[in-house]
Amino acid sequence: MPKVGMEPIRREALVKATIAEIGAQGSLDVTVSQIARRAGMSSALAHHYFGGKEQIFLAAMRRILSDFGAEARAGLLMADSDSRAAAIIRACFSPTSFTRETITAWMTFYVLAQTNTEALRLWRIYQRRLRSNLIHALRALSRDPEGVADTMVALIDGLYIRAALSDPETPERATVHALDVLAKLTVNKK
Amino acid sequence: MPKVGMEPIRREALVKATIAEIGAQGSLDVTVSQIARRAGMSSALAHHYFGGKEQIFLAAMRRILSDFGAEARAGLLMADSDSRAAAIIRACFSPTSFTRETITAWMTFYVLAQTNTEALRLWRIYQRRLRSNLIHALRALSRDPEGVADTMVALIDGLYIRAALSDPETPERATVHALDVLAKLTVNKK
DNA sequence: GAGTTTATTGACCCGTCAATCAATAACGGA
DNA sequence: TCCGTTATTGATTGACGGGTCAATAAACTC
Repeated sequence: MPKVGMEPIRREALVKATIAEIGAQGSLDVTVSQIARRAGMSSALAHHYFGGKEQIFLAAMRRILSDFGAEARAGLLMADSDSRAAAIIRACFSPTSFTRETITAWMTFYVLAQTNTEALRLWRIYQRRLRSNLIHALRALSRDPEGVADTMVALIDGLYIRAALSDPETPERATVHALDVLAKLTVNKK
Repeated sequence: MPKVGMEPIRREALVKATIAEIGAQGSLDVTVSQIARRAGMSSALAHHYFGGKEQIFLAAMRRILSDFGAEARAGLLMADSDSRAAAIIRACFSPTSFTRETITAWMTFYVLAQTNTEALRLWRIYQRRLRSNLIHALRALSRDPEGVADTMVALIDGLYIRAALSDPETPERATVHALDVLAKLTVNKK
């Protein structure tokens, strides 16, 4: 079996399996064995390529963050200067970023970031970038871009939590409305 | 040593110790032994009174929720009809509810609620009550009380997360500003 | 004071899981 | 074809933590 050049394939499979398993199980109590099994390999191999459980998690987190970054950049490309903020927000709730799996993974990462300094670092970088992008996009629209941006990022986090815990039947109402508010926030203060 | 009537004292001590330990350690990876040690007893005794780890957690969660409920009710007592919404929000961020420990505990409970149905039930009850209180308080102030209330509860959750993860040096700015926004949301639509 | 109930603990069992290791097997070059 | 590298796993280890239990002792009852 052993073909050469497996490393990137295995790493990719493990990262995907991690996110999927977290989503399927709904907690960060996923074992390396579960992840490895879902990725079609033994747990020993997972350790071989990543070194340890935390590093598998961090790789998955980086993946989620970079996926989101790509999504946001793509959205910004086709947005005129007045709709840049809306484009960023739309990226946060796009079908690719706003998945059950991704949301659950975010939750676990919030928790991980409370103890793991590397996870915390990543989260802060992401937050800073999101914030500064929003501020930039809001300069022309708002008198207080910083303040509005701060509120927006907080509201986005809150909507993610709601999505994770509200039952799937009625997830839309609050989110949709809040997005409405977000949109109005961009113009609100002229 | 064994005096009679220890049960309520022990339970109380364990609930307090649970919240404190979660706060101190910053995750839900607290062992029953740690909690028990902090509460000044053996882990066997903790099991004796609560039956299991999850039930200790749930008891702590109920405590946090009921403390908040008391705080909110107290605030509502001395509020005229126009400041009821503001009073509720103030309760969410009052020094007694908005503690490092409490915030961390909230985070762990969010996660617990993804797997434990009882925890989820409690969270939903709390959310429903908070929401309906806000709607009631907003009827006179807003044209769309439901929508505004939904946004508020989401924003509150988001601010809790930020507080848990932002470094303690600069926690205020975003929170303070968002509270400002919350206040304005109450009047915004007249 | 005998017997029951409550309080309390140290020691122990058992399951789980991250991490390691030795062993096997294919591939690539020399 | 031999050797080093890469791939891969089953078995094992070692730690940890939840939960149980038997044993001790004080307090309460009659």
